[in-house]
Amino acid sequence: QEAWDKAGIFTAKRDAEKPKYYVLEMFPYPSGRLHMGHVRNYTMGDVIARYKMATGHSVLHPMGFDAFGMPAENAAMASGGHPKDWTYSNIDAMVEQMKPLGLSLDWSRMFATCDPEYYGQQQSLFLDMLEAGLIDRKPAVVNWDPVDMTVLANEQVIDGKGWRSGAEVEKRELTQWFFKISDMADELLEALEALDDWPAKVRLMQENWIGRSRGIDIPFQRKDGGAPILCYSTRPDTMRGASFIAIAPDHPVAKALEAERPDLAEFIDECRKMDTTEAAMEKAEKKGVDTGIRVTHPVYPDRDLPVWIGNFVLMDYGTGAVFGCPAHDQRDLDFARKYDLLVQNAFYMPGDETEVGNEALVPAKSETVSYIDHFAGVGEATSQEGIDATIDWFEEQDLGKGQVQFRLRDWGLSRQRYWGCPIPVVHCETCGVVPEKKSNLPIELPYDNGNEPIDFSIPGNPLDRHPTWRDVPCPSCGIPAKRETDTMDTFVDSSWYYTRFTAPRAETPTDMDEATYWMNVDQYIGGIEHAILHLLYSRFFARAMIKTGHLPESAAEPFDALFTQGMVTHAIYKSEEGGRPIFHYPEEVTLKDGKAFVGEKEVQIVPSAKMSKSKNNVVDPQAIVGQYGADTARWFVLSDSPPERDVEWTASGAEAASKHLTRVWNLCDKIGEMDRAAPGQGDEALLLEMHKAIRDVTLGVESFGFNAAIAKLYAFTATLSKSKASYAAQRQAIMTLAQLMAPMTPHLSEDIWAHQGGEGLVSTAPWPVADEAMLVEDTVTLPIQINGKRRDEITVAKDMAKDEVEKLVLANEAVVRALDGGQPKKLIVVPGRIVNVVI
RNA sequence: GCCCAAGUGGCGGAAUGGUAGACGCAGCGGAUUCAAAAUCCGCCGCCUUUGCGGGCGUGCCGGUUCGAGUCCGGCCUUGGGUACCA
Repeated sequence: QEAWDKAGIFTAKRDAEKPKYYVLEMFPYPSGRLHMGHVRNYTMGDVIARYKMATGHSVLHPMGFDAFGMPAENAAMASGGHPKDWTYSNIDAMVEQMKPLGLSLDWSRMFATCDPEYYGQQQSLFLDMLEAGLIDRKPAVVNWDPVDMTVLANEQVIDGKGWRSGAEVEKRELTQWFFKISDMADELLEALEALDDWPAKVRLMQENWIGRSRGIDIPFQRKDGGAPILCYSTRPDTMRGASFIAIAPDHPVAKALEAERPDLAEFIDECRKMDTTEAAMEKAEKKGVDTGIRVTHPVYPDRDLPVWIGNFVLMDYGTGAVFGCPAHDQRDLDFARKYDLLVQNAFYMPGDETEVGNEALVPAKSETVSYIDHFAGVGEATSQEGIDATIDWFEEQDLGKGQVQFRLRDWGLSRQRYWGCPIPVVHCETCGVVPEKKSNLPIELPYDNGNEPIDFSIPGNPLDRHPTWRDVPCPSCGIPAKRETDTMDTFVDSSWYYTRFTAPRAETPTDMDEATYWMNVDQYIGGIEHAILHLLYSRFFARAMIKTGHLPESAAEPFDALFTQGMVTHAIYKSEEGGRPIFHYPEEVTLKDGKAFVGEKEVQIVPSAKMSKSKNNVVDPQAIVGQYGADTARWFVLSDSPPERDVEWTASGAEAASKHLTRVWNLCDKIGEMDRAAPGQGDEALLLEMHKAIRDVTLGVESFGFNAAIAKLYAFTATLSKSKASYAAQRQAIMTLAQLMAPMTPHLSEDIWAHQGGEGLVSTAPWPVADEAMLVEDTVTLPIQINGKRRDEITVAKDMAKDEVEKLVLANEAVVRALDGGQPKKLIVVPGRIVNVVI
């Protein structure tokens, strides 16, 4: 990974003999702003740091070190130091290596988010958000992992999820801190629409994740006189078919029964032990227990419905209680069949009054159905019309209240772990939960455990068992109190770092002037795996920071443009030792007949997966850099595949890239030696091709289509090498070629530029602009299709009249042969594009 | 399970609804050479045909269209997310 970061991103190693040096790989971006060279990212968080160059242009730089929790923790643990020391020593080393080259940078704008100073500002921000009512504290069931994940990272324990096996994960109900992101659900949803430079798929994923739905809260009266049970439903039009109520295992009604009903208590306990991930919940068998409670059907008062506890009902969503309509919901139907509950249709498809069997009738909401009993005043209507009519009718009858619900839940930020930003509050016996004083920030993590180093192999949170760290006076009344031992989710760190980068040494979380000057991020690049959580949390944080006065209103959407890149993958080589998996580096492995060996021992080949330090399936681009230089490595990697796609790493082809760059250099030499005065031929044709290349490459680079842009550069190089044009035209062509190649091969480009006597540097020269007037051609080649299949082509004047084109087409040999004396049924001429003869 | 993508030659991949396979890799043939390296030129989806040509072809099935890799409906497979991996 380090090699990738250095070699691919900002180290340039022209020659193995020379010392390494760092080059900021910038080029004048076609749209006028400076932009860093692209590189594919395979880790979770290359930091995008912004800094101000002497030019005043805004620059994005994918930094090479991990900013977020785990990797930084790992690195710090491995080096034995505190994250702060680890981070700054790396930066200092980079700066040192730049000095001999006369390069300097304002590195103060870069830092790792795990340093105490950053955490101090994050704590300050937390307190402001707490005061602004953006934070909540409420009970929640969490996965309590007795083994600190930092230990697991070093043990390399792997299962499907990567880190949890071997640990006995318990469910515990704890009082947890939450960001009230659900209060902003509507705003976060609506603002998506304006994010034009975000991929449509990411916007759609966020839209579905927020999950706005319009439904209704319906109180069901209990026969025993207890408080009514409120159910939320998005399908009240199916009320006629309601046959039971299902409540969540943590629903107050269920909890109230727990003491007196051991059978219920047992079931509830079982539910608590269930895996609570969404995937597991949905796939798990749907189970329930009858509470014995009965409620009255609000529309048909003579019908009683049983109240069940269901393991599939979530307390977090809606009211934690639903009514089940088996006829029109497959899950409810399976449940009803299992426990022998009533199945009754609420509607039929028009003209087909078949009762539901074992397959629920769930037509699209746009389909017309026929409601039984003219329910809620509708007969034949679409389901959507039925839903709307039912909500209105229920409200009129005072049977329920229309509600908009969101799927989005509040963001639980508490973690019972050591590494992370401590939550700056104190628990006092008299005052309760008290915010820490800002003057006491940062609350730093303890470096040691009294006189001993912190031992992560003991289960539980080291902060909890630390002998002294927790003991503090209450910030309010001063009596001895206890510090909060939960730390913040590392997603908090990554939700606002881009704003902190605008003023990393400010004594407040941000500096308004700087934030106003720098925000927003012009182009954000990251993996698609961040499509929902990280990007949604960041959008929430930007809004929260506006509310607390840390960002200007204009920064509500922090990332103007987003590009989601693919991952570099590689096969994993795995063997076992004493039941524990061992992962081998690709360079340790020899491949023979499709089998992998380490030494004499055969090892398992696990199909390609995202490169990851814990699985050792990382490759070292330094080999290519060492052998061919950084330009070749960059050219090869960029030409290989489009950046949004995952790619299996392979070095084959690097040699060809190197040969091509050599050809370009030789071509430059050859042109330099040309007779300046000799007349040439085909100057105009060469310049036309040059302008086409400018147009195509610019388009490619601007749209992240680097591989297609490079294909055009190959073609233009071939054209130039065959050209017999004059020196002046060829010189212009090779200099333009150098400029167009500069994003991929900055060093070769500068060499060519200098060799041809170009002024200044390629990197400071303005990006070439295609001459549109020149690109307009007089003739056009039209493919001739017969019944949609290409059979021939004709070249005609660009503005030739349609009927003249028709005449030419009908006289065409292939068309005459196909017609065989007959007449075409239809003749379609799309001017300037294509001709299709329908026979 | 649900949400979002992706699927095109031996391989990486090109194609605003308009000539499918650009460009590159690998492979094959040739030039040059005593020979090789290097370099250069040509061929290169499958089937059929001496050739001209013809048929098929973008994961599968169906549809819209003069025309579909591209749009629509239904599947299959792979990947990402699924809220405590970050």
